[in-house]
Amino acid sequence: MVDDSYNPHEIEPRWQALWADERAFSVPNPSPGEPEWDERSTYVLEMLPYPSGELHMGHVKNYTLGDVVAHFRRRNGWRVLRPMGYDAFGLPAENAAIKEGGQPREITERNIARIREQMQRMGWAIDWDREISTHTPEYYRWTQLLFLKLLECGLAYRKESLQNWCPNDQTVLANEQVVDGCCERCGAEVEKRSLEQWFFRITDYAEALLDEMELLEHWPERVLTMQRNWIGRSEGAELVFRVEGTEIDLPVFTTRPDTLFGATFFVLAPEHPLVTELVAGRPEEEAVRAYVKQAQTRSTIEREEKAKEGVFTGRNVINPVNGKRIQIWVADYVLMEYGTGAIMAVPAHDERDHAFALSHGLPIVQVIAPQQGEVDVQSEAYVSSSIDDVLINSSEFSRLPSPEGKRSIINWLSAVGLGEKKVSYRLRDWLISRQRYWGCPIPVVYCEHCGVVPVPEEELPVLLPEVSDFLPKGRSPLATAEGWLQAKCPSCGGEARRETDTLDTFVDSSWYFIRYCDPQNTAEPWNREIVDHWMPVDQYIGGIEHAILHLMYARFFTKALNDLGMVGFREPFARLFTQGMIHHLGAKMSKSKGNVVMPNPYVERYGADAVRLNILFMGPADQDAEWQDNGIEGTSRFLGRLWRTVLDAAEKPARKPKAPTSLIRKAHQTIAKVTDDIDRRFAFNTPIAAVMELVNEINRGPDDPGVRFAAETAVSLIQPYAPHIAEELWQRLGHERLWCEPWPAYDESLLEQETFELVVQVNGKVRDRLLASAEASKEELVELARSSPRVIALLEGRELRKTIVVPRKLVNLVV
RNA sequence: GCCGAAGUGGCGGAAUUGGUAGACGCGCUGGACUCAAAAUCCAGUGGCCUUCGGGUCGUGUGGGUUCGAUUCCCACCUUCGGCACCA
Repeated sequence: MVDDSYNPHEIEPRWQALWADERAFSVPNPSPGEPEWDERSTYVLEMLPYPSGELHMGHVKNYTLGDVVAHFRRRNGWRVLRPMGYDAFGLPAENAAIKEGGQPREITERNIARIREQMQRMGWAIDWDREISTHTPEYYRWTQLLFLKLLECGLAYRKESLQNWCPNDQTVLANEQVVDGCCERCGAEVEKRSLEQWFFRITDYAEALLDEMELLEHWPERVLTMQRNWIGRSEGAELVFRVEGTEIDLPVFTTRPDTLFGATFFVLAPEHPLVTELVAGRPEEEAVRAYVKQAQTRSTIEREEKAKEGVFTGRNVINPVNGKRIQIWVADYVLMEYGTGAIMAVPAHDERDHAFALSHGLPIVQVIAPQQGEVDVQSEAYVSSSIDDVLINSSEFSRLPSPEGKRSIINWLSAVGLGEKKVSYRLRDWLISRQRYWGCPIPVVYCEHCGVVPVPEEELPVLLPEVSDFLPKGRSPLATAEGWLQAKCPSCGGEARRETDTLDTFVDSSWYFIRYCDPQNTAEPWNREIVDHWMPVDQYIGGIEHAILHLMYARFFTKALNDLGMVGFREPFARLFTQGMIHHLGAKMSKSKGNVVMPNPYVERYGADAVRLNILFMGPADQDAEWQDNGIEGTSRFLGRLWRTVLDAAEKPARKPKAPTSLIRKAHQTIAKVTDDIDRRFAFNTPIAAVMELVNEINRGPDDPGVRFAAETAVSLIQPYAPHIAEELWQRLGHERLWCEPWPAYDESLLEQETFELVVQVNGKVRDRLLASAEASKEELVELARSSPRVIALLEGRELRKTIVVPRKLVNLVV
């Protein structure tokens, strides 16, 4: 007898080869005007991987989720765009080149080849004809072009400012890449350095990034909340304080203009440009300079941990509302990056100002009082801004409720030209320069005569030259590429130097989803008609760790491109699903902890279908989950059971019984459950359980005439999860090509069994369970319940007060 | 400190609209098959009590609403995530 047991190692490569041969999942773009444009089409996308060379379980979860959605939609009659590519620039390859030698490009391309092979071994239904990689000149040529477009409209600019510097990676970092004062990538404590760098003016889009969240109906609320927090919009006012005895005006931002009468001192950030001028030639000059110098050497973490320090400048400002003079201090609890780098300090109503006032003996004046009760602002700041609070000690504004006080004071100040309403954001412009090699060259040159000159579009791409030394030295390794460095100024033809910094890799991934729509276009980054057809992405799937960084940058890019007329939509991702992370040994998987789980050994042992099934069976996909080795034993065992059950059923006659059997009803219920879970609920673990139940049911009643239909249903429903075994079994059931087969439909009338277990409660407690007909009327159910001997015993001698009947479920008798 | 999510058997989890708590899977126990093992199949599996009929407790804790609460309301505890010297 031939061994016909389930052997994934035989069937999986066979089907994968067939899919590749037939380009089963390729979806070409129709030519404009073709009728196919009218067909239902959808774009399912997962975040593209960084090609580290080895697929890990996080990727498996991500792409299997996308696979289930894509298969499901295709079988429901949609043309599904489902591409794949590589976010191939970035530090790991460069660091590997430093450590082990070789070129980052070679290392990256070797890794891409490996990860591609592993992805294909997982059997994901991807349109491989659209594959892209961000490190290729064919791609980054257009990244450069987009940079030039943003430069042209003023959204890209250079400025000198205080920046986050990672001493380990020897490069600047965007604000978003600093976590708890440390480098998000390597964990080194971030320093502040003043440097001239390239930025994208994302702050211009702060309002749009908030307002247009309306277009993101299907985004998880927590992602939106994180982005809202990050953007940090606050409403308030900008007020102007005049430095006493000068013409110098110092604006401040405050969210509490109603506390203006309580401003008892004034504070400048150490980096504030006017500090030097204010103290020049004064007795305090030396002390202030010393303090500023000391503050600069402190890391963000140190600044936050220590007690509030500062120095008096010897200068005063005039409070615009009452003409009072108050002292100007310099203290590093005021940040240059936020607001105007200067504050009016109201110690009675701000904790930080309060702490500072206490340690430096500055006055504390209460100007806000709760409607009821007393507060002692000398011992503790009263920071509440309840709408019931009223202003006190505020001249003609006293007694006004707080919100009205805010309005009145702003109105008064704007009437005299000393203040106005203002909205401030926590969001900073996106720092995009990196002093590293393995990234997209920034296409500008520096000319002695003409300054910063963009490289003309027709000269793109500015190719990344090969260099031999990648060791970070605080400037880009590109500065050592002598021949490459020199260029002609496109404007005057004179000597020019190329920009040696490269772009943050988040720039590369801020538009890749558009390029997928038209990946081979060599004339332009994309054809707008094609892009507008596919975009926005209907379902985007990726890790929650990108809630702010990638997702906000991509949103910004899309809005900017829309304003430039290059795309016809405002948001890139209509729906977003964020998967939870896979943990192992109680912690996030990470190389440094050595707890990264790779799918490969499991694929070799159990096959890709078992791995795919297991990763989604572990629990709700949006939650974190712990990888456990014995789980896959279970799913693999299930596939073996499915295999035997279906092969047995394949022996049974193919004709369908006339009357619906219990197994046929069960099959219809399972179709309804799986369809609803995938489509509406976005639940991916419970459909697997439902199919398992169906298979168990088949094994319990192998003589039911509906067995073959039930088996076919099980195979068809499990196909998005385990496509190889499903194809194989489908074929053995006498069909072909399940992946093109329509998704099974269910018959509404078969969703209920003919009989059900009636739960009989007395006073809300379950006392009996009886078999009842699904058609029984309420009265019949009550009668049935009351006929139960156990119920009769309980009701004896008691008065029935109330009867509750839930059709097809229960009867509750209240006595 | 502020905002958000979550707490259910030995474990991962299910219960979708307030209606049988623990589906499905793992693990464990017993049995079948086998010379034996693996694989597979069958049965059992929340705690306590039990005269083996059943009783009783049970979804983080304490209250409340309801005939009935894992589900709704209030307070609290714990864990995780985000933000945090942002004026």
